[in-house]
Amino acid sequence: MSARHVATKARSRVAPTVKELQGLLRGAGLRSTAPRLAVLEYFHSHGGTNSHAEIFDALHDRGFDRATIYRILVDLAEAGILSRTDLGDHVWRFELRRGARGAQHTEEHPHFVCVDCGGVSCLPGLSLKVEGQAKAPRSVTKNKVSIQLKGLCDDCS
Amino acid sequence: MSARHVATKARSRVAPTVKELQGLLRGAGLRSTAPRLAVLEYFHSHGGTNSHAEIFDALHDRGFDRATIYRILVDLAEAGILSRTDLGDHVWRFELRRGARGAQHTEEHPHFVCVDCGGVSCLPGLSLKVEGQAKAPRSVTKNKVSIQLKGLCDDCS
DNA sequence: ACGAGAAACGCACCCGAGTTGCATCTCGGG
DNA sequence: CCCGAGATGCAACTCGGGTGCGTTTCTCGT
Ligand SMILES: [Mn+2]
Ligand SMILES: [Mn+2]
Ligand SMILES: [Zn+2]
Ligand SMILES: [Zn+2]
Repeated sequence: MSARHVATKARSRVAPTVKELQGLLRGAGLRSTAPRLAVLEYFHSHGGTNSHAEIFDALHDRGFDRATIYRILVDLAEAGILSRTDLGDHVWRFELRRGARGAQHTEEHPHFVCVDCGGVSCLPGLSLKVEGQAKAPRSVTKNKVSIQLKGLCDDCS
Repeated sequence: MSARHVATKARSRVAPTVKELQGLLRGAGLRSTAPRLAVLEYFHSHGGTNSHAEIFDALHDRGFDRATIYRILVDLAEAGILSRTDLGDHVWRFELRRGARGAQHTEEHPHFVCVDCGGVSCLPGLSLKVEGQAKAPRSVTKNKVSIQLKGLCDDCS
């Protein structure tokens, strides 16, 4: 979108190096460990909005524990590296927040959940304008709320 | 809102009679049973957006089973008597949909969930206007979506 | 009024996601 | 290289949702 296209060294920018990921962790006051690097690596190479179960599945061959992955996701979210949202499907979903390639959208943005297939789509750039009367909580009128939409996706029309 | 104010027999309209509730059930093809009448009675006298746990607690002295209450809520939702929404708090919430006093809002409307205290407020009359570009699912641009907002309520400011 | 049969109930039990306590291990600063 | 804060692994628990099944009960047709 923005025209600023920095011609990087071409290849090394595609995925962050282990060193870079370690720096990301240490910068957040977190130790660099194997499962943490694996989780970060996954988010950077796959991107998107992932649940704890998805991450755990993708990494289960490495032998990491459920609880470990869980705590890592929470820690990374608390450190601001991941966002942690609960769309209406009873599942926490995590997403890369800032920095590093692989983060499709770095800003907060509304999400859309298909009530049929459960698919999640991100709606950056979509803004919703409040029209109704007052009576709503102040945080609503001040646009300090997160927005979730539910309906049928195009496929499940 | 609409000016049409039918002067009813004054007193009998405050809460629906058992006979009326039975009619509501039978009209939906459902048998009239004690737990069902109790659930309906609860919604009509309390109104609002209630979870399965809340209903079960409120009625537990009557000795009804968890599963019974659960299935009743689902059945009433499928019959269109209740709405069943999953706000982002891992809980199904039910609300009177149409008919009968006690139903504060009969239309679909956005809900607001406080991320701190978990309180839910209904935002009838609040409408949100889509501003962003396309790329969103068709159901979004056609306003065929349910909307949920999350943030801090005035109390938890 | 009554009996048959479908519908609903109660109980037991399973599930998945989230969450925690605790013993053991390991990263990394000194 | 050592030590201790911090992280991991394992087990166990909660909570809400959901289901299978035998028993009870409502409703409808006789
Ligand atoms: Mn997103
Ligand atoms: Mn409402
Ligand atoms: Zn879909
Ligand atoms: Zn609150």
